This record gives sequence, C-alpha cells and structure tokens, in this order.
Amino acid sequence: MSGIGSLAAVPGGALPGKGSSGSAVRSDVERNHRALLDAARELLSERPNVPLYEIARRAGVGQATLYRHFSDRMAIVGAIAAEVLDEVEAEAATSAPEGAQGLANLLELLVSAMVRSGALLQLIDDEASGAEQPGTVTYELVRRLLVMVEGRFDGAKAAGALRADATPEDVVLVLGMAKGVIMGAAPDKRAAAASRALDLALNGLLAHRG
Amino acid sequence: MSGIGSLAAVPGGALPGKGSSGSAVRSDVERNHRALLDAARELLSERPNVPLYEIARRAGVGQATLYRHFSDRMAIVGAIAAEVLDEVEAEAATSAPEGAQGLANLLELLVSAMVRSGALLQLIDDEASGAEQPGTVTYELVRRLLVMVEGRFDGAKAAGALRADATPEDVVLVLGMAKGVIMGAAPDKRAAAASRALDLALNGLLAHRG
DNA sequence: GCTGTTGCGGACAACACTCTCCGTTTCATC
DNA sequence: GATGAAACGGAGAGTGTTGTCCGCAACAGC
Repeated sequence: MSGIGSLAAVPGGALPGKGSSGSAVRSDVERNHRALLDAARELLSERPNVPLYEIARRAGVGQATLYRHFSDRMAIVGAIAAEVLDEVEAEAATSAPEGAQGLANLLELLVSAMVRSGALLQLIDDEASGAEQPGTVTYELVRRLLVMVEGRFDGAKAAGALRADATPEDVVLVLGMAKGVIMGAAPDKRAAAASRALDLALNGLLAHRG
Repeated sequence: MSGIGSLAAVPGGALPGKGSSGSAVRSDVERNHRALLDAARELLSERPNVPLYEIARRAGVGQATLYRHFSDRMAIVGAIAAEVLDEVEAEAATSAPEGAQGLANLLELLVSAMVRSGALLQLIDDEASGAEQPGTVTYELVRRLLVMVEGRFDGAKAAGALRADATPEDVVLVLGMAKGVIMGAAPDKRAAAASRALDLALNGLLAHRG
C-alpha cells in the first residue's frame, strides 16, 4: 500500500521543497498539495478531461503552483488513481478472496471506483498507450492493478469457476469493457450501466456446465 | 439502405450546388465530395480525433471546401458511419439471421467494422451524449443501428438462446464494451482484443443450462 | 521582528484546432 | 471563347488548453 498521507510517497508528488538538505516541508506546500489533490479528485470525477487551470482555480492556487507540484497532467491523474487504488485495496481486504466470488467482489469494487473516479478511468484508458515503458506513472499503476487482480484470478481459476481458456488478461479486458460503457453513458446512468456490463462480462468468463 | 453513390442521400452531404433550381451538380463538387469522404475514412480509421484540416489536406482541398460540404465534424463522421453501416447491412444480409448465431454474426460484423472504422467508433461513443434529441446525425444513425440489432435480438430471444433478463439495450451495451476495448488497445492488437471481448460479452448474454 | 530562502500567482507565450472571409478560379451554358 | 454563377482555397480570427516567467509574498529559523 502506497501510503496516503505520506507526501513523499505520493507518485508524481515531487514537492518543491523536497531537496535532500533535510529541511522541513513548508506548511503552505503541504496545504496546497492536498488542496490540489482534492480539487482534481472532485473535478475529474465528473469531467475526465477537465483542463488543469480549472483544477488550479478550484484549489485556490495559481497554475504555476499546480505545475510545481505535478509535472504534467498524468502526474496528478496518477496520484489520484493511486489514492483510489489504495481505497479499493483496503475495501477488498475486508471480503473473502476465494473462488469466483472473490474475483467478482474485487471487480465490483474496481468498477464502482471507476464510476466514481475519472482518474482511474483515465488510467485504464492509457493502459495501452502508456503502460509499455517502465518508469511511467501509468506503467507502475497498471502493474499494481495487475498484481491485485492476479491473486484473485488464480483463486477463482483454481476453484474451477472460470472458463478453461480464461487468462488474467481477460480480467484487464473486462475493465476496459467497463470503461467503454462508463465513458459512453450519461452521468446518472453510469453506475447502472457499468454494473450490468460487469455482470455480462463476468458471466461470460465463468465456466458453465452445459 | 441509404444509397451509397447517391449524393443527395448522404447524410450531412448538403452539397453547395444542391439548390431547388434544378441545375446540374458541378463536376468538381462531386469529385471533392468523394475525395473528402475517402480521405476522412482513411484518416479516421487510424486516428479518430484527426483534425479536420488534415482531412482537407489529404483530400487535396481547402478547409473552406470541407466546411462547405459538411457543416461540422459530426456531419462527416456521420456520413462515413452511414457508409460503413450500409456495408455491414449488406454483409449481414448474406448470413442466416436466426437464433443466437444470427445475433452473433451481426455483432461480429459490427465489431470488426468498429475496428476498421473510427467513424463507427465515434458514433457509438456519442450514443449517450448526442442520441437523445431527434434530428441530430447521431440520433438517426443510432436508431438505424438499433433497428438492425433488434431484429436479430428478437430472433435469438425467441429461440430461447438468451438469458431470461436480456434486453435489446444489453446489445447496445455490448457494443459500448467493444468500443472501450478497441479504443484502449494498441492498433495492431485491436482486432484480437475486440474479438475476445465480444466473445466474453456474448457468452455472458447466453442462456446457460446449469 | 528581521532576514534569507522558497514557493506563489497573475499574466503571457505557444500551440492546436475549428470555423469564416473574400479575392480568385473553375464550371456549365451560350 | 465570352459570361454569369457557383465553388474554391489561403489566410486569419476566435477559442480553449498547456506550460513558463518574474516580481512579490509567505514561511522557517534566528
């Protein structure tokens, strides 16, 4: 778990005052960082393509400050996606991880997080374009997502609950499918549409005794 | 079938010289119209967000000419989507429309057309935002798509091949799912990913005797 | 409170894209 | 070929977004 609240551990959170000189972090820096994350989180959830200057305005800081805290758009999107993944991980830890239900539970958590968070949505969207080279924000987050998913996948597979030809990549595919539905639906219908889509896709992944 | 080749019937093809005075269509108009469609089709297939001025350049005409033929982006995208739907309809007519296989065949044709044509992809993408008000390009095309799909859906449902709770909206959902996968995949992996996604989703829609 | 350092923010340059204006060219007709 | 009408295309105005510069303000340490 990449610590929420630990500034230094926030991906992309290259804070201005983070030099190795060991000086304390200025209070305004920390305050602004949090304000930016909160503003971005709120705005991205409704409008994944919201311009960065609107995020800065909502946070009550100048654009330059935003860029001082996050080098580019993907840095702030990634920081929020990381927080959301933290939360999903925490929620997932409270449910039994075994069998088909374990996989279904995790996917439900992930998909409902995608509905709430435009950041996670954008992460899945970049999965193809940016996930290939190590070092990128997308790459690290997607790897983390894969690790989360693979554990549950293996459990479901071992229990004989899945189609014989099912692979972990199929699970990523399912997330991509949910993404398409969420992005294409009107805001007030996203949750229902995504839930139904996940139902269909998961059902398609299960082993059915004919 | 909205006639390919019949200029007046092309949606959004409000040709400059199309006044009711009955005068013949100028040859350069027709030539440019076709050149624009061809250019757009080619460019949109690889890059759904290609700027309009690139389409004009590829067609060998000025931007003003593009706007004289198509009032805005959606007009040209819609014109191409209509052509693609024509082709899918023609292909679909050669396969048996009955039962689950009939539905599967149509969806396969549609999804592979989405892989090839960025225009159809954008149409599905707009399905939520633009399909609500009659009169828009998106509305008419989505309605046409629904009609195509509903026939086959009813056939499959009547044959008892589908889940009891399956609705025609689920089919639209499946197309949205495919869209998400296609847009998220690297160009050379789109076909495979879309095919697999369709397999999962369709399988999820089928009735499975437990 | 004073001071050096660090971060701040408004304003701006740069860019990408859409859509339009107007002088020029091409077309169909005679 | 001459002529009027219609379409053409280059150039540019308008718009929205990203990313940067530099004088100014806030902070931490003394």
